[in-house]
Amino acid sequence: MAAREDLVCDCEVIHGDIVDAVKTKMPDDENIYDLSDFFKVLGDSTRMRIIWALDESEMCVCDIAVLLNMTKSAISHQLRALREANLVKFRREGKTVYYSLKDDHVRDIYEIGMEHIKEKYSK
Amino acid sequence: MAAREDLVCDCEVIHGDIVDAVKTKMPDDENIYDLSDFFKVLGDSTRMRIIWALDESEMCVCDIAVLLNMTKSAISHQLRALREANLVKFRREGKTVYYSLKDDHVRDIYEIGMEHIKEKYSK
DNA sequence: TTGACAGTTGAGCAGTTATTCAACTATAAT
DNA sequence: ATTATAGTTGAATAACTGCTCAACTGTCAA
Repeated sequence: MAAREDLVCDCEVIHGDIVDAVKTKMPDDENIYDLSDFFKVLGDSTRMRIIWALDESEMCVCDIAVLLNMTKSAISHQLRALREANLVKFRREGKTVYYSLKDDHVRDIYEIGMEHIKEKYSK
Repeated sequence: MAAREDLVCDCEVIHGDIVDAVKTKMPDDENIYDLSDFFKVLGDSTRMRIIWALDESEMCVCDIAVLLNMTKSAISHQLRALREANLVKFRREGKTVYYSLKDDHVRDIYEIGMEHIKEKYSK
């Protein structure tokens, strides 16, 4: 529990009952961090383009680099982020490494995202 | 069409047929940017905590500041981002401004996000 | 073994972003 | 009018992040 002096907040609570009620229902910080980290991975246009590409077809690093006109290194760095977020899987075949989407969650999520964006414009 | 010299990519295409096929199906850059910008808004733990809070109850800026132990200013800045992304709405009542979630897309999205994260840990 | 190519990695740089700070507006009460 | 409180805003700073560059690993072929 934070002591009065540790408080950063620069104002008094207005609706104490609501704040208390919400406080008991808030998820752990760890869950919040994990969730926002997950969305952070989707919040970059390069990674989003890679995801769209892999949704169409399994591809190797060079092919993705050519498709997006970027260096292998840049793509590899972003694929690493996607790997660590559990969004893509890969298999090696000789010198070539093929990447593909891990599951359908991504598809589901960007479909909802698209819906949201379209609605935004229609208003 | 980019001239050969403008190419940034540092490698030769390996599977030309796949690259060509995927290229025709890729969405416009604008769509990609909008979508990744949308997820970028969710990709911050402070904004995510605000969203969780507002999912429980409509709240004013001061209450959110107290709940998260942050300044009104910091909260207000983040609420602006959420407003611009069309994720929250607000109403004024005297001196107080009450914020709430705009629609169910957010709820849907973080439910899928949560599902993804849980699955990640169970493996 | 040597060379070539696919891919990865770490350090560094440049651009971005979250928070702070101070000044501001808006509404209400005295 | 004056004062107080809720909230907003812009500039500045500190931390973060995406790309580049150069060096590296892994696999294959001669």
